Formats: sequence, structure tokens, C-alpha cells
Amino acid sequence: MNDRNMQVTTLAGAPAPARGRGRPSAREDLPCPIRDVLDRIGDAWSVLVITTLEPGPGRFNQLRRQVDGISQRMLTVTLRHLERDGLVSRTVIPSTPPQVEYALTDTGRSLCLPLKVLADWAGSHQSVIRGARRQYDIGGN
Amino acid sequence: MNDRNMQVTTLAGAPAPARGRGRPSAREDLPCPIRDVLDRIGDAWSVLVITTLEPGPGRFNQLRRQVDGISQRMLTVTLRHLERDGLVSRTVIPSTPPQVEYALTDTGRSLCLPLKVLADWAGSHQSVIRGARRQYDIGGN
DNA sequence: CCGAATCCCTAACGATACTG
DNA sequence: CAGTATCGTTAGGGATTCGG
Repeated sequence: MNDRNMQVTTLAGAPAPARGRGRPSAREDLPCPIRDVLDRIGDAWSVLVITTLEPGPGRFNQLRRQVDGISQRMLTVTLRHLERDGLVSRTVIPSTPPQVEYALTDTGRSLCLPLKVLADWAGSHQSVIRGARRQYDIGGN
Repeated sequence: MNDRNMQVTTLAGAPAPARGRGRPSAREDLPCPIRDVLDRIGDAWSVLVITTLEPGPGRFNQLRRQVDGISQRMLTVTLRHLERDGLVSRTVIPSTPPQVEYALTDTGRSLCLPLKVLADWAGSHQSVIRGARRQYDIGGN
């Protein structure tokens, strides 16, 4: 029940001084909006889940298959985070076997545009970036 | 000399099976552009460094002071990554004491727009998100 | 089918000390 | 000033196992 909040507390409530790992801010209660978002979409899986959910709602194992490569644990964790931030809704359909549907909320859908802008940038610059990397790696040796 | 590439190799060249940590893709050579970008801006400091560099070039310790909270090590690592991806240029001015100027490249500057879109979204939705979180946290207990 | 709990390894990070 | 090298800590994440 309240177990759900344990990871969450550690992640945002910051009861621990967190010496080993310190993100820029986001742990202080000072409202740094960009950090909030980056902490969410920065964790790699979130974006994939969101884009997977964009066409329409999906169930757990369905998502598990679609996202490809995600562990069941990370899918759970990611969905919890997204749910907590109000980006994804979780609907339990009591039946046998039980079904759970995940869907983007309005907020979640509104995030898709900024994400798309970023994806477009990524697409139109990937060759430049790959090239720069190769160049850099050559020079290093 | 070639030490620079060690971390880099581990990060993108993927010689190791990487069991402990597995990002979605980005380690396979399959071009997944969005992953490349997210791996870069997802690491928290990169975005701060980029936005700090946006107004104009800056030197190492100058950036160190401006970014606030970043360790000297992470600034180095972050700058190396950005340099490798061709987002930031590094210019050594031989003098005593030596000066090194970091500046956004054209590619780096072009990333600022997508970043701004994201930041704007973050700004206009932060209250909703914070609210959703509070709500979620209450329900959990 | 949908998850939560545990185990354990790895890499990311901060702190610190040292070099050109 | 502008870094590099080493060390210790810890959070992230895969694998696995158990519960409703």
C-alpha cells in the first residue's frame, strides 16, 4: 500500500543527504521546473513508454512487449513515476484475469509535442553528431 | 592521451556486456537518434552547461562557478561529452596562466530551441505536476 | 495477468589529492 | 588556471522469485 511511496520518497522527498549521488537540484524544494522534467524524461525508459502510449492505451504485458528490452521491474517503476506525475493514468478493470489499462493523460499528451520537437532535432542532427563522435574518437588515439 | 576515450568507449562503444546497467538501446550501433540525445541531455548537467554557455563562451572555472553545485570532475566529464558530440568547442589559448574557452557550436546552439520548448512546457505544467505528485503521495499513505 | 520484494552487480558521482 | 587519477559511496537496473 504505502510501499509505493518508499522509492518515491527517496527520489523526490529526499530524506537522505545523498552523498554518493547528487543531481543538480530537484531535491531541494525550490521549484526548478526544467529539472523536474529532465529527471523524468532523462531516465530513458519514460520517453519510450510515453511514445508507446501515444497511439492509445495499453495493458501491462502489452507494453512490456512493445517497449522491447525493458525489464518488468523498470516498466513498473517507470509507470509509477509517470502516474505520480500525472502523465499517465492507471485503470484497473476487475475481471478474471485482471486487466490494467495505462493511458496518457491530457498532461501526458501535451508533453508529446515538446518530445517530438526534440526527436526531430535528434533526427536531423544525428549524422552530424555521429560524425563528430567519430572524429573525436579518432583524434583521441 | 587516449585516456579520454576510455569512459567514452564504455559509454557508446560498448565493449562490455553491461549487465548491471542497460539503457534501452544507444549501445547497439543501430541509429536510434532520440536515445542519443536523451543520453546526452538526460545526464542532468549537460543541459545546465549548455544553457549557461548560451549567452556566450566561458572558461572552465568561470563555468564552474556559474553552474553552481557541479563538481569539478563532472564539469570536465560533461564538457568532454558535449565536445565529443560536437555541441561544444574547446579552444586553448596558450598564455600564462593558460586559458581554455568553451563555446557552443552551431549544432549546440541549434539544440537550444528544442530545449527551450521543453523548458517552456516544464514551466507551464510544473504546478500541475507538483499537484499530481502531492495527490499521489497522499493517496499512497 | 499484474505486480511487489529481494539480490547483487555496475557505473555514476562527489571528494580529495596531484600535475602541467 | 585547467585539468587528471584514485577512492568510496550509492543509486540504478537486470534477474529472479513470490503474491494476489
